[in-house]
Amino acid sequence: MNFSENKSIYLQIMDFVQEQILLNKWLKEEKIPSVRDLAAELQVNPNTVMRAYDSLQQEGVIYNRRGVGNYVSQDALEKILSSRKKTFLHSEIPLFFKNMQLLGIGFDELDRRYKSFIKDNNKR
Amino acid sequence: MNFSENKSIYLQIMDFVQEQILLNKWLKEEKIPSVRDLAAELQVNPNTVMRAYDSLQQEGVIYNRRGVGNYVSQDALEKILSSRKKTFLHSEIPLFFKNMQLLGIGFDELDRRYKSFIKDNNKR
Amino acid sequence: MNFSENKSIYLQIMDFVQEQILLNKWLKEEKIPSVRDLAAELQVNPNTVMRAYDSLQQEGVIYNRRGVGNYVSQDALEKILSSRKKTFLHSEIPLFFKNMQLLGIGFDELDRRYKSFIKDNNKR
Amino acid sequence: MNFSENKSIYLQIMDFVQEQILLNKWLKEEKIPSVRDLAAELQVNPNTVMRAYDSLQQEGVIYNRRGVGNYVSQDALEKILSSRKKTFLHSEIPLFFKNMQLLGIGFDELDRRYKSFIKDNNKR
DNA sequence: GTGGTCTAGACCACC
DNA sequence: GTGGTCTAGACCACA
Repeated sequence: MNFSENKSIYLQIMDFVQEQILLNKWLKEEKIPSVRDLAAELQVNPNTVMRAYDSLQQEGVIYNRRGVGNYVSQDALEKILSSRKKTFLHSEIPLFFKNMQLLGIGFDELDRRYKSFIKDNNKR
Repeated sequence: MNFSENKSIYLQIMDFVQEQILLNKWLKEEKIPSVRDLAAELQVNPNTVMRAYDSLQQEGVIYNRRGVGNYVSQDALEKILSSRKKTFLHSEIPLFFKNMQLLGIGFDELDRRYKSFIKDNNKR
Repeated sequence: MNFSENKSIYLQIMDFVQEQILLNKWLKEEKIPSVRDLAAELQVNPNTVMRAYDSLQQEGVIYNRRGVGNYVSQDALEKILSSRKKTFLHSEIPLFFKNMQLLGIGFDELDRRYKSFIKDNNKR
Repeated sequence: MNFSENKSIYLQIMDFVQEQILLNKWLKEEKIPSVRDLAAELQVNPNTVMRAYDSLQQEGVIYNRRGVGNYVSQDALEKILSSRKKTFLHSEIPLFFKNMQLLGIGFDELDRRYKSFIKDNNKR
């Protein structure tokens, strides 16, 4: 995994975990990699993974069985989706539209780009 | 002005200045507020405004007449437009589409929201 | 049995065993459940029950007949009572009173709550 | 400050901060010691203080002015009181009464001890 | 084996 | 000066 430089690593690890869940790679009630394992895999200090897991626990996305490991919560998917949807609809979309206006990009162009985005996706 | 918590203040001030120019509120070769004035207006440490102005100077958006003040560059508008358009088209749009997919938001919904966004804008 | 999250499980199992004895559910010289049985009942790793039994043996509350099982000690009740009373009177009560003060809870309110606690208990 | 061994240091630091606020030693909207300063004073690693401040921020007891320092929230006192009161009334008191019963301690004895506790307090 | 805590020390962005 | 992040490495309690 390659980390972006603008965002702190532990936040990117949180995103990574959430994406595994969103993409159904890690299912609910399933054990997720141990702190040490994920740290080794991502070539990162265990503390950093720990911090990501910590925050995810507070959000209720994962939970801990003591001495055993971390598990995906029953309602992890809903929690992630609802919180992401909220910020997307109420913050990102309005900002996005505002930028379109500022930059003089019309909705027709967006339409064009969306179609080609979909086409590219299907090719893969 | 309300500052977002995620983004550093000086970057938000840069955005603010650029927007004034994009919206033709500050015209080329016009004097912009002094560091102190803007700091007072935004209730921010003057150093922070200073840093924003510094970065804008490096981008060639504004220039400084020593002992006189800061001015909007001749080609400020083009510079801002071209750089913003670049990141918008090549980074923000693809990420935006990816998020739409992850969150299960269709293009029709985007269409709806865009129309209502435009309507709201015209009311003001 | 529901385990609290703050306290380690083996300590809670120790409390559980001691309570059975205090409540005269498990009598002196009586055989107590095997490690495996209790582990199954509490849905816990046998090692964890083992550890609790170990500590209880060191406290002299239970003793082990090799190959046979664990038994409540002759003087288990007295031991538990005296040790618990000691920490209760000298640690818990002062802390409790200090918290009452900090939180602005008067002794009259405690009185009220005690009476309703007793009433609830008798109903059962 | 002497740290207890049973509880993790950062939790004890959180308690310490909350107590300063409860006792009106640190007032709302007032700056609290910097991470480094408190770490030096308590003879603890800055990271440990940081962790305590982090959690307090999430609880809304303190907030951060970027590059300036941490401040006591407007409603810090209410937040601390309400959360502590809640656990005290709903968890600690019932447990306390249960222990009284188990140990055969009557309410009259509690009364006696409370009176002497109050007297001791006034002497100081 | 698991997570949790702590230290020491470094570097960074920001105000 | 402030907080924030990260590493390396250690030790511990728990299952």
